[in-house]
Amino acid sequence: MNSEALTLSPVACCAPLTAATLSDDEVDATATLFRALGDPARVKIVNRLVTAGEPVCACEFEPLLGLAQPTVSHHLKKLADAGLLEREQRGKWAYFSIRAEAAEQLAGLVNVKGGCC
Amino acid sequence: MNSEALTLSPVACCAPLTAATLSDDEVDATATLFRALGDPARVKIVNRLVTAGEPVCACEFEPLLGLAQPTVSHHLKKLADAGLLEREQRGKWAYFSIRAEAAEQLAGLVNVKGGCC
DNA sequence: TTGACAGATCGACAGGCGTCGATATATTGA
DNA sequence: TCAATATATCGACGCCTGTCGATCTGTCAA
Repeated sequence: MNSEALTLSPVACCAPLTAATLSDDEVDATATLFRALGDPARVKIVNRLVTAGEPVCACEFEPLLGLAQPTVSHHLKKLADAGLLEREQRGKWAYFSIRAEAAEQLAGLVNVKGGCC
Repeated sequence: MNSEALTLSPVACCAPLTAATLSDDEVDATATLFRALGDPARVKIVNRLVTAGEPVCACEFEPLLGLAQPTVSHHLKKLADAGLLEREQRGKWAYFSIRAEAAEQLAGLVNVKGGCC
């Protein structure tokens, strides 16, 4: 089940930091997911997508981040590969949005206290 | 306030991904915090500390992680610098624990849905 | 004071990653 | 079909980081 989940995305198979036992695969997936969010440009992208609440055109991030187009594409791919983003083609434009499932799992991931939900 | 908070720790001044506006300092602090958790060894350390619920001797991580002593020390420092860990000296041993404040802020950080707490 | 041990720091090395210009691919409109 | 535009991919460069052996620092016991 784990090896199969790994072929999907890190966010789909990472386990909460509070888990009694963590397999090596779960540890790696969790670290990969955090690393995907460990860059200022990608934090800005996620923040923009979350506050937008709807798909955002990729062309919007180039001026927002102040980065060249290939770099923006690189960051979007990193987030998409981690399973955090959904890509949607509209004509010649690419629209990105936060995957609902990813947002939920991310919240559960760091719920260290356990007294929340 | 932000510049002052930055001298403390990333976890003390990072803002939720849902924030309407993020300053550059907040973005950097948030990314730094995620990057601190973006390594398998450090995920294991945090998981061990969370499940332990009490300070854990540094000497315990060397066999747990299968890494050399300087490398373990390096990872512990990374987490401590991010404001996630507390260090306590007991004789010649160093004990580490999760900072309670850090655990709370971490949970709020990724609460993308907003319908939880 | 001295020896032993835990842990931090230093220096070096290799690999990963962010960045960009150049180029390739795909879609639209004329 | 062809030109224009949006995005992805490629190749290269420099920096950051994980890793370790060697060494330094601090603490305890004898």
